Amino acid sequence: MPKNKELNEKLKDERREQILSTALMLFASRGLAATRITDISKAANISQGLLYHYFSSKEEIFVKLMETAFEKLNEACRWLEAQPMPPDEKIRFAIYELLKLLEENPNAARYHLLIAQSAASDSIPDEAKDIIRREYTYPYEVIARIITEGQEAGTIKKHDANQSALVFWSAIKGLAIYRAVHQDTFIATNPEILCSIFLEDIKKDML
Amino acid sequence: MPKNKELNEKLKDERREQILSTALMLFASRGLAATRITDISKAANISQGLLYHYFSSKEEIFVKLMETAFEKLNEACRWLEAQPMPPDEKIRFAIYELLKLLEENPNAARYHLLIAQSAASDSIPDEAKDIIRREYTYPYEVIARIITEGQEAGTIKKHDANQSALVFWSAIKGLAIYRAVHQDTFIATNPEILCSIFLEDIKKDML
DNA sequence: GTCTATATCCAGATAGAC
DNA sequence: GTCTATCTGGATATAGAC
Repeated sequence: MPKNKELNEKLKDERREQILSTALMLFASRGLAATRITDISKAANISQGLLYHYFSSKEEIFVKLMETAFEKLNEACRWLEAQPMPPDEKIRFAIYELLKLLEENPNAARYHLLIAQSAASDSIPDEAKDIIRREYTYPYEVIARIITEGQEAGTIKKHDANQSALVFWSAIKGLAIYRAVHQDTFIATNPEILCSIFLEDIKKDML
Repeated sequence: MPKNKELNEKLKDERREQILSTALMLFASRGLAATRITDISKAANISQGLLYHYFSSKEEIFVKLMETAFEKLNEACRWLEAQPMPPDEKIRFAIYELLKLLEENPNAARYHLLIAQSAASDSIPDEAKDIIRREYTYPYEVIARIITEGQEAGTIKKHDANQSALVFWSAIKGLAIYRAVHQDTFIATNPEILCSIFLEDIKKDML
């Protein structure tokens, strides 16, 4: 019966998602190498053997998570760039949304941490390295382009656009890491602090 | 002969330093768990067995490096706070010096990366966790104090001081990580981009 | 002090029963 | 699909020769 098969497929997908989410938490807090396959299976309440019915190795889980991390991030960047907003509003909007996401969604911070860890690490699967090579620079490029536009319009401060984009993502990633680490004692950050790096302050009293 | 003994001690110390520096490079690029003891001994051109004459475990090496990382960072913060400068100059000075250090000294970036990795990781030795608990917040406190002083003097922007300190170190750490990862293609960052987060721009034309 | 060889342990992955 | 038991490999740490 195809009905039953479909249901089974869906259950399998759900189980996969559950494993992935568990693994994300563990990879973010311990790293790939220090996370044992038994840690994942225990945290997901399944036996070690069963895990291999869903994924063929620890590395496969890791690579899948990396793919998802970049899909989400780069899709958001693509979306941002396509919005019909003036460039300075795009920057402000991006900062507000990114900070809100970090505060509200622990997994979002974990994805950033995963990317940061992996980008900094030689000891990840080759496939993950390829993904980083392909996908890593896109967010930097998008922000640099928006900044350049804004500079032409006179609404964004005239620092070098590539350097500004680097500072943009360094600050966001730095905050994401802080947030992932200090889940409990995390202080929400006023987005305007970050905005003031990039935006000309037309209204001084907004601060 | 005490002369010979002294010389031997010095040679031993040098060898220890060499091992530590090698391990720092490897830990920064692969993480603690993924760095094998043989990787360290190979990179330091000694046998695996010999390494155990200098350190009793991989963890001991790691903890020693963590201690050094915080000693350097916190000593610099203590020094900065004690300088007879107005607070806004302290912030500008700190940003210039930190960025210069990151550009010129790969090990400095690696120490930051080590701290960031470790703070984010559950899978480090308990002793290292203790060090982090004791030492981690000090740099944030110093910067927050300086910012508060500057706000009273009217030379530093009036965002929440703790949040500003968090952004300060997030940006620095984010850049340090980027620098440690992209040794080759690293773009030097104009310190004024970061200064503009904190300092009231009295002279608009300085930018 | 330095090396090579070895003991021990533990994690990843597989096999086979239910 | 799910579990338990087992195989295998590799990494840490030690022992012992030089």
